[in-house]
Amino acid sequence: MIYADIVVDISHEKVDRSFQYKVPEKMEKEIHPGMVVTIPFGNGSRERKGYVIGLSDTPKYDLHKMKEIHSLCSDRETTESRLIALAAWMRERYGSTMIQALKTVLPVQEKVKAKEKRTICLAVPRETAEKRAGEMEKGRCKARARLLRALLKEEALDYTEATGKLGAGSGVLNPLLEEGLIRIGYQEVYRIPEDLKNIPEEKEKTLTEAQQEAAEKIREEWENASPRPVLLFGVTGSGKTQVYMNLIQQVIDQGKQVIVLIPEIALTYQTVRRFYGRFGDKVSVLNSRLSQGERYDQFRRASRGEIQVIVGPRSALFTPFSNLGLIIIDEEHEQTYKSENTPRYHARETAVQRASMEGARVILGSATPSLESYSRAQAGIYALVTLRDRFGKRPLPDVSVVDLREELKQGNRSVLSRKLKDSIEDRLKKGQQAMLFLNRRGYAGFVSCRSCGHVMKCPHCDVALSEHSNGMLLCHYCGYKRPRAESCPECGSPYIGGFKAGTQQIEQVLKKTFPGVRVLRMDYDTTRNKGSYEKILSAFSAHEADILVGTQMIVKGHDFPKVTLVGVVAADLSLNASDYRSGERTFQLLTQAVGRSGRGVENGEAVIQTYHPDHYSILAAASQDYEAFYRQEMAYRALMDYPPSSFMMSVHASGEDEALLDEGMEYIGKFIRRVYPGSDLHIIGPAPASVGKINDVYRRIIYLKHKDGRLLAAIRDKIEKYIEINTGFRKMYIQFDFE
DNA sequence: AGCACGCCGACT
DNA sequence: GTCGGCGTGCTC
Repeated sequence: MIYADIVVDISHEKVDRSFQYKVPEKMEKEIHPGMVVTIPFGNGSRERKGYVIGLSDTPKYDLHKMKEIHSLCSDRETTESRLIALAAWMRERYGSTMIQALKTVLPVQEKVKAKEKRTICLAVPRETAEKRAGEMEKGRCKARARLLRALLKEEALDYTEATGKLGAGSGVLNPLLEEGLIRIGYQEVYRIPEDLKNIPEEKEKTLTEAQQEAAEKIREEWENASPRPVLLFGVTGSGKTQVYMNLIQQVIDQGKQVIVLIPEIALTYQTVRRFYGRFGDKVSVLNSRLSQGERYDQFRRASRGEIQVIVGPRSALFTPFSNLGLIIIDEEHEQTYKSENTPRYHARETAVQRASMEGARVILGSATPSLESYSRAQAGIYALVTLRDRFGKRPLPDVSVVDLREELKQGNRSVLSRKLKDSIEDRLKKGQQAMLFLNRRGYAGFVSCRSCGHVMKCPHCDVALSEHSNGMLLCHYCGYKRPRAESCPECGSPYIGGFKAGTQQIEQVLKKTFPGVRVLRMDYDTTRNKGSYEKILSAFSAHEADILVGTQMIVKGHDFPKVTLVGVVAADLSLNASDYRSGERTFQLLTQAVGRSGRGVENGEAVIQTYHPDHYSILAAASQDYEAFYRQEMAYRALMDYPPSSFMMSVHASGEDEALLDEGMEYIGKFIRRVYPGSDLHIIGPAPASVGKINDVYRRIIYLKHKDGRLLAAIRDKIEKYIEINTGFRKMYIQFDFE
């Protein structure tokens, strides 16, 4: 007789532990840790799902009370028990229930439904259909006849298209089906684009001397008994990917597998193509458009050993490879590596953990490393490998910083400074391309009164409403809508309007300033449709436009050799965001943006417009000096006890009763002081969260800062117990997050 | 989470 | 007397 330790699929602290069940004899051979099972649970022995986290042959509970497993849900795939250990670590580190951690780590296969497309086709010879259509046209069955005619022309019609365009509802289809004139076919649709199959094989490129040297240094680190994670610090355009490819090849040659994490936004066709081209069917690429089932399919292929390399976003970290050799995190500084769902894990940190548990290596790559990683490299916890030169020793672009306050003083109220305008004009004359980068989406930002400064806000969410081109003011959180104000509700002044800094508005200014200029715009609105992202980039690449205007997404990936000018319209937009990372983010964005310029034969130029020309983030980005930025930013973090200088944990609380919420947070604040009176613990708040109210749910936040992360985790555990005991906290939702 | 047990108020 | 409120406690 064997017994299984099972975590029940209920996300609640009270049942957040394992329960032991008897394993029926017929399941003994099949059962495996990581499997999903159904079990009777609770007083009524209701059927529930659960995860097997371990097996043993000794009962630790009264055998008479122990129940039996009902059934096994997953197939006999062996999902690694090591991943369960990783989930246990995540639960501890990020504070979640075991079941939530398990669910992020072990994707359950849902009923894998191959994506199907319904089609309508003729079920009878053409002549018969022709004849019946003619008869129907004479009668009252116009719609049926129309459908038949369409079928005679097209052979097979898409179901949704037919019901939509031809108005062929069930009233039309059913009689035809009954008569046996048509039939409905099912066609499987594959998500992987056809053209991926015919990608020409990319031959192994020889590395440049610098790349070779970097790869060699990484190999040296790997020679050590316990290799450290490697931070590969390579300036934009230094060819980090080539180094990755080289090392991936080495690892798979040793019969091990590789996980490559890439920010979702950089998972473009070009990236995918590069990996397919190099590693062929050994590689699988995940993206977030893949459904649960499709992702599961890829994971299953991985655990079967059908693929050796997986490329994907954050969640690809949990690919169940049996002999993991290497995890690469490209653009490791990206915010997208931090999960927004519980457990709020950071992929970088979790990757290092998984690697150490499974004896794999880690490479973190970036042109603008996160302060966390760089400080670790400085401390010798990570090995630092640097790629200093751009590929082919291309010089970095000339950068000028334009003071927008000065522009205003000179009477220039346009979004284009004179310098930027002149530079664009020059590129147009020379037949070169330019990119204008704006850290904002939509037509315009907030609406404010020029006389009294009143900002139009959402009555439910406490955020500024944004003006859309149809004249409506919209809340991006709850969707609240109202018509634009004709006059200020506060002071009655008619001078109320949008802060014009949207991509659309810049596009219009460009067209007005440079008649005949060809502008492409890329932002959230223009890339919503599938494939439009690639379409815009390839159009620009083919020089079908002179200027590309866009948000963050234009600064990632893609080489445009003809781009010799990059303009940052308003660097302040990211600089003034209200969190301690805004300086770092601004530096990263500007560095990436500037690095887009001059990647071809011609030397590049960049123009940064700002109201804060003296800010170190902007100056350091302008001179492409990471070290200078790092020193200043670290000094600031140390002064303010922000990470990575200290650890920071936030306590988020939300609830509908504002007074109760405030009272509860007040109590939590006092409770923290009571359990840890030391003055080395900084408590900030309670205060309203950056968005104080969403959908009439109020949000409050307390920040805790301390040099020791374990102390914060201990405080978290104590708070969890405290709120569990005190019934007054039942009407609010409390979450913890490590910054 | 869900369900049973249990101890107090307005109903046939 | 009883039906039903939800406070408390347990789940292999």
